[in-house]
Amino acid sequence: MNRAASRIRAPRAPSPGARRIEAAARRLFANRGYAGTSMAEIAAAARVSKATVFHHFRSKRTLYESLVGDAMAGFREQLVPLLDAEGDLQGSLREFASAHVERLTRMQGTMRLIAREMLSGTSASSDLLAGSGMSQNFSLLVDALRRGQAQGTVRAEVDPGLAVFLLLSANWFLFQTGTLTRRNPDLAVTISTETYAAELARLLYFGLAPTAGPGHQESP
Amino acid sequence: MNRAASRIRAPRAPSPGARRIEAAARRLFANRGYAGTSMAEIAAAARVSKATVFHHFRSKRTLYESLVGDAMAGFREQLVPLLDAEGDLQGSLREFASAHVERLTRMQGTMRLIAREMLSGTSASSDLLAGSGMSQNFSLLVDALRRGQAQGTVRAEVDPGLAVFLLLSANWFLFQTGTLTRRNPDLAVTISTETYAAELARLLYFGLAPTAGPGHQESP
DNA sequence: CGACTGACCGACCGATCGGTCAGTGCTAGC
DNA sequence: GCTAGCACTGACCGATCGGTCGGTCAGTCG
Repeated sequence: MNRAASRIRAPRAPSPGARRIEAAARRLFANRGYAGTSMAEIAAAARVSKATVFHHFRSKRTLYESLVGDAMAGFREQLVPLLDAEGDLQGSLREFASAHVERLTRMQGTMRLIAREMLSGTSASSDLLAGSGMSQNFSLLVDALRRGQAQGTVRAEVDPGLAVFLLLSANWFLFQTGTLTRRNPDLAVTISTETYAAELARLLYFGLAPTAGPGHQESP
Repeated sequence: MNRAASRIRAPRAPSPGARRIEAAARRLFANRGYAGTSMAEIAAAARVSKATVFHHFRSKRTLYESLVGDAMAGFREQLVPLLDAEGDLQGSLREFASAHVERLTRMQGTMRLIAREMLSGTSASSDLLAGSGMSQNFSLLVDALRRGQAQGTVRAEVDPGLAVFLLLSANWFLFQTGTLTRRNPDLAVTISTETYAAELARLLYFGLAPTAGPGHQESP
């Protein structure tokens, strides 16, 4: 039976060399874009001949779309919801932000592919993105906030969708700007992911308004 | 004297046809990227011959870098600070968000060029970006929040840099995701820029926490 | 007028692009 | 030992790429 297990009979065989090609192509496409990457470069990076790449993938477009498809599918993992708005909301926000940024960084190649697809802005890719389970996970996060509202841990006037949007956009922006942000002295908090997550959670939780208790001030 | 004025011997002449080339190139580079745009396409879009493009710009790289340089310079305009944290903070936040999104949309080509540069992530472009006056304008916004803290209109515990970062990232993300975001039923607020700006300002101002005197707030 | 200039163009160049093809070598089943 | 199948390759192809070249033309200045 172990023989049967080792004997791959599925119509789709992963293939050892093909994996190297995919990995190399993902890295190159992510860093230089579709048009900026040649099949010869991919072959060289995967240490095979160019013809071998065409043996495994019918065309450059096919290879690219296969990778983008995988990225879209993996996009769901990017924001697996560990947000629990019923207990300690601020702590949950902090943990989510920290885990999310960590995931974005780990899936860097995949995320860059997605970012590039967003920029090219074809309706096909946004359809794929919309149907890739991202909106489902997004909804799960929104639902968590709604439950928090029902339980009184989240202000009732808050738009839950916008709040999740705000949280995700901050992480995405941090991930995309990378070193640029961390170099700014006004943004020293972003140097460490942990302090960033903690401060972000605090800001989202308490807001900018002063004096949570002692009344509101009058205009001068 | 008008002769002297019209006869300005500046080293840089604007040139009428060259403007068309620049505009066409900016649009194409923004939508398809550097490698995805050919000089022949640019020439056709500008309704000149390919040789004419090379007459005005030494090389494709030169043309592109000229555009990116302009974009970097124009990047400062993108967040000209009309944030006034000393008066009505929530209203100022709303106005800033609204104006910022409007500006991002109007400078779409320029902003997409910048986004592409961020993705390619060369240190040269992030150096340019850092020195393009963006950090100065960013600092102006941060200073506004600091003054707000001094005057008591902004909570003292808030990290002003992070708050500005959060505001900008939300707008940038909205701008970049575009239709994708507005299609999500959980994000109906983002359909109209005005409601988006208002809700964003409210969320940033009051935060998610339930206790901050929820009774005295009414929607417009 | 002639000398000169800058905007503009058609034709062309070598290099590189995505893609094809006729094989080579290795392994597994007979 | 034979052969079918598969991963893999070098050599090659037409198309397109960025870039060059020689030259036309309208306008300007002395």
